[in-house]
Amino acid sequence: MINQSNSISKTASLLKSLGHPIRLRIIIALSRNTSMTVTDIIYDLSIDQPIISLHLSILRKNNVIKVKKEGKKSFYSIHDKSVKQIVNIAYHSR
Amino acid sequence: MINQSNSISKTASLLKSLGHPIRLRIIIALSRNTSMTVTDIIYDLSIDQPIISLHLSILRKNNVIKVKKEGKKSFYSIHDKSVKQIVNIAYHSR
DNA sequence: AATGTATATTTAAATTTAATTATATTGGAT
DNA sequence: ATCCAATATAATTAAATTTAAATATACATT
Repeated sequence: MINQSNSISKTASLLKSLGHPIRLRIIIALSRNTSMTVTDIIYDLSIDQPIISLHLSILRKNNVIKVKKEGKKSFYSIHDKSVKQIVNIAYHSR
Repeated sequence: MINQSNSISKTASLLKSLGHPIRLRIIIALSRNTSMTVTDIIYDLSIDQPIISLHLSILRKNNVIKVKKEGKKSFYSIHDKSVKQIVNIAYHSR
C-alpha cells in the first residue's frame, strides 16, 4: 500500500488505541483522578498487572496518556483535553 | 469476563470501528459529500469493491453511517454529527 | 428469461492483536 | 549486598481482524 497519508494512519492509530474496553476504562479512571499510579489502576479495574502495563504502553505510544516517574512509582495522567473530549462524545452518543 | 459494562463495550466498539485507515478515509469522504454510492467510494479511494463493502458493513453495524437504498444503488451517509466531531478532534489533535 | 450492473456475503489465508505466564529492571529499605 | 515492592518487557499461545478471491443477490434492461 503506497502513499497512504501519514495523518490518516496516525489518527486511525489514535482512535484504535481508544477502542478497547480495558484502555477505555483506564482513560475513564484517569479522567476522574488527574493522576494515578499503576497500582491504583490495577486496584481500580481489578485486572492483572502485566495486562495493565501492556495497555498503558499502548496508550503512551499514542500520546493518549503521559507518565511521571517518582522513585519506584509511575504516575499516569491524561495527555491532553482532546482525549477527554473524544471519549466523552463517543460515550454519550450511544 | 463477567459484568463488563455494556456502555463501555459499545463505546469501545464505536471507537475501534473508527480506528482503521480505510474506514477513516470512508468517513472523511462522506463528510465532504453528504451522500455517496458504493461505486463513488470505490472510485474515490481506489480500493476493491468487496473490501469497501466489508468496511461499510462494519461502520453500519456501529451506527457510524446509514444507508438508503434506491433501486440497485446504496446511498451512504454519516449517521450523525458526533461522528464528525470525534474524527475532527482526533484528526487535529496530532 | 438472459444479461449487465451494483452491492453484499462467504471463505480461506495472512496478519495483527490480546491474554497469559514468566522473567527482568529499578529503586528503596533492611 | 539482599530483599521486596512497583513496574516493564518478553515469549508463547489463542483469538480476532484484514485482505483477497470467489460467489451470491437484487434490480433494471433487453
